[in-house]
Amino acid sequence: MSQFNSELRRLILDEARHLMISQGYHSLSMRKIASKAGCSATSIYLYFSNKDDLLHALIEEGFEKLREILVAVAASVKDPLPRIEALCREYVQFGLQNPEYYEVMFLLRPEHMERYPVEKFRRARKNLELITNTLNELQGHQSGKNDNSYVRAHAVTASLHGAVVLVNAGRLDVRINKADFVETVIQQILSGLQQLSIAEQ
Amino acid sequence: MSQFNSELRRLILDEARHLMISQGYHSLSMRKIASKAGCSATSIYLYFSNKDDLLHALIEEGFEKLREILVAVAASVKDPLPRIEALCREYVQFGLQNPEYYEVMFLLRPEHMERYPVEKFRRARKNLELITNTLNELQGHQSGKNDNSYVRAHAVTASLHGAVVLVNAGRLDVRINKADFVETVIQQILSGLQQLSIAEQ
DNA sequence: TATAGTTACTTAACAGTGTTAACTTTTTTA
DNA sequence: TAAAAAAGTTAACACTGTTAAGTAACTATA
Repeated sequence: MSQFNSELRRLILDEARHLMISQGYHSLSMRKIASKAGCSATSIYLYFSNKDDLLHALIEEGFEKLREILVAVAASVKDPLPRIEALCREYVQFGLQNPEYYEVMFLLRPEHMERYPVEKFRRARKNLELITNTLNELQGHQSGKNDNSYVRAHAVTASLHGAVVLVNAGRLDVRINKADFVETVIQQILSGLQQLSIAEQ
Repeated sequence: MSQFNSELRRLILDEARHLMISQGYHSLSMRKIASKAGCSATSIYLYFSNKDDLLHALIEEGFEKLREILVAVAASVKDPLPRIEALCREYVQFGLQNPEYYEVMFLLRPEHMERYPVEKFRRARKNLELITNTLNELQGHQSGKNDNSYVRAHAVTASLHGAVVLVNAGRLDVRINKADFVETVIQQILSGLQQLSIAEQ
């Protein structure tokens, strides 16, 4: 295989991202990417072992992008509950503003994931830590019982994820305002957490 | 086109469902279905205008199946809050026990949906009414403000949907017990709603 | 009963997909 | 300058959804 850092490799990745964003993940093909990048379809295989490998590179990009946003927000809000609220809002916003990125990042099924090294998932998981840490702050970080804050963080992101997916898939009733819907989901999450933090005190 | 009720049509649908459940939606092809049904691939086009049309038939089946379950549960639990809890639990259970069905029902993207008549979506939406009605009971069904119970019902299903999707896509951290996770999501939803019902009284 | 017409179904083909093997061109090294 | 390595190509395979054209079988009419 060619050297990892190559001009063509970068070009292929750029064109793949561009095509994915503009035309959608489903109409992304090796030959289209190659055509845009000005090389033959098989040349892509010099830099990516297969199509999934190329997609995984885009997935990592997406998680990196999301992480940058969330880290910045987490740093800018001090109090735990408003911080969670801000994190939720930014998460959903990212999902709605980057639907194609989001789809590749989260909707890819296990059959596409088999060749995806488990180690790479860690980066994806790191985003959750921001929420987990804030949840720990919220419930007074008594060690020992903190295990379930990780589960709860997953539950929070699951709700956010569901909201993003339903809206992006166009499955939300047309009569419902998207912003209202997102707001309701976030408030529902927050009121659940608030009750938790009260109970813990 | 052939008459709507045909033996072969039913056979095609049966084999398509069986293949989808056993092999997964992604490896579902017209030729495979035809082979199982004992006809040529093009014969399918005598009964379904295209692959999407065939999938939509399965989608409707799925929503019918889910609806039957939810209606039965809604009828068996009287008090509104426990009823919502039961509905949530059954919804998630359906999603986890029928992952392939669930994927076809909810994860199909708009490009596959363009040819899907809007009228058919009503059946899908009817499932929400069960939750909407219970939410109205919960907040004392004063008319006028009831509009947002529909949005809230959507928010509830969004959370449930997110939980199902994350688990089915294998994106849940392996260290997290699936049952614990589902329980946490449901409790989070319920505590949010409970606070609501208290505030309304 | 023979013929025409309709219905049900098939084969061949098109344009597209991811991917591999074999071949050629370009670049680097000795 | 010749040999070795790297980079990129073309041709092909097996698959995909879908269409057009052709065939077989059943049905109704003369």
